[in-house]
Amino acid sequence: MFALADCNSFYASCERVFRPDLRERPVVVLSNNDGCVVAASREAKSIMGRPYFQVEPFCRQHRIAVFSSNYSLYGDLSRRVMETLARFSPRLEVYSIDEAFLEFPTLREEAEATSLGQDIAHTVQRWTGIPISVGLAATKTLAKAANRLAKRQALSTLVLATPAAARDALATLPVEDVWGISSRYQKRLGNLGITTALELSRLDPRDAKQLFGIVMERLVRELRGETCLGLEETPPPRKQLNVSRSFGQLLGDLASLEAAVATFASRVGEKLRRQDSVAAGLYVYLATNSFRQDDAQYANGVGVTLLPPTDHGGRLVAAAGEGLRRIYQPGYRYKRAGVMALDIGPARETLAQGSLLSCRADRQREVRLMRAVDQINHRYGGAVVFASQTAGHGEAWKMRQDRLSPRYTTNWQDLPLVY
DNA sequence: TCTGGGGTCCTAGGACCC
DNA sequence: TCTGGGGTCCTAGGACCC
Repeated sequence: MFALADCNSFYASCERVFRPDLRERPVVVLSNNDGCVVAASREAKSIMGRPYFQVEPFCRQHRIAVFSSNYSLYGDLSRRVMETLARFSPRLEVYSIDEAFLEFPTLREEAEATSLGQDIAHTVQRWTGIPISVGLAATKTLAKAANRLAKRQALSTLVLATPAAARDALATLPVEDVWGISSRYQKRLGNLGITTALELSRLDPRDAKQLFGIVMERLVRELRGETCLGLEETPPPRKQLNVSRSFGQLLGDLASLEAAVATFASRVGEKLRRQDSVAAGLYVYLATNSFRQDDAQYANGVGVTLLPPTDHGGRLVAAAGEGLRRIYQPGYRYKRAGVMALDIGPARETLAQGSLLSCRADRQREVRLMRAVDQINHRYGGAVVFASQTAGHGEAWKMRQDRLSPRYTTNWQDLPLVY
């Protein structure tokens, strides 16, 4: 069997861990820039995805506790949840910040699975303060479905141990709630008269392939209990890395944009180095605010080649700045920019090849420099930055985070006090 | 005034190779 | 009357996930 362990309203639950006074109050968490509602506790689910400024009166009226996104906190609590889950099976796939698959190769019995699921949920709640739901079934797709149904019924655990149990459960699951089915497929399936997960599972896999492609074929087979998707314990290195932000205010001057883009490029470098990769190209882009229909609109992007490929912050910052100056047009008010690393490859091989193009000793110095910078920043929290990150109005681009909670578990100043 | 950010996979078609 | 067969790489677009 596979289990899917999924945290309930994860970000909202994180905000409650050190705030017992919020246990009985609805909680929502906003996206970057305090833009949209991206997480909501059970009672507040109805405003998920809405722009905050539209639902602010509603939040006040219902005494909803509202938070900016606190990724330091969520990342650390996620790590604790995953470490706890890992004690239940060595076969663990961390699928996202708030969910993980576990494999139990010998588990088949319904009763045994149920008590295991309950044990997992109870232990995670007890050790981390985060409530979770566990779905158990023969395939990952069925485990996802079981989890979905557990959440719907406010259960900690739901097991689909037999084909009959799966059949009955899938009959109650709308097809768009199946993992891999979103609105486009929902519509096309609807035209075929398929509206429930059970009906989808009864589609002939060959027809599924013919009509929708191989992904849908696998999905149908998985719903029938045939394992097509295995556990991916060690995620492969990323092929693309992207850092982009909406700004806290509109920016018109090139220098302020340079500060933002330099910061994004530097962050791209950190991500590359963390996975031992180098990039052979960058894509730099920027855009005005498309929601403001009366403003003049402009959006553009440009690729920049990195030769030799690199993970060096300074070279990435310089290349990104070069790209930005190529696409920047004065006279617009910009809302958003980003830097993407492309053509990513392993650093080791590239280092060997690069010796033809650049002096090996230079590369060694670059590596040592960035290692030192990373260590200092890890310990002292962003103490060393590139000078261009402070250009123009420096941090003018920074996002709005008016309702940020303390970084309870990752910052000494924010440690909770117990009386 | 105020509307997020970061990924993956698959397919089809074109260019090119022997 | 009647076109060879088999392959790779790249890109753009479409779909999905959290």
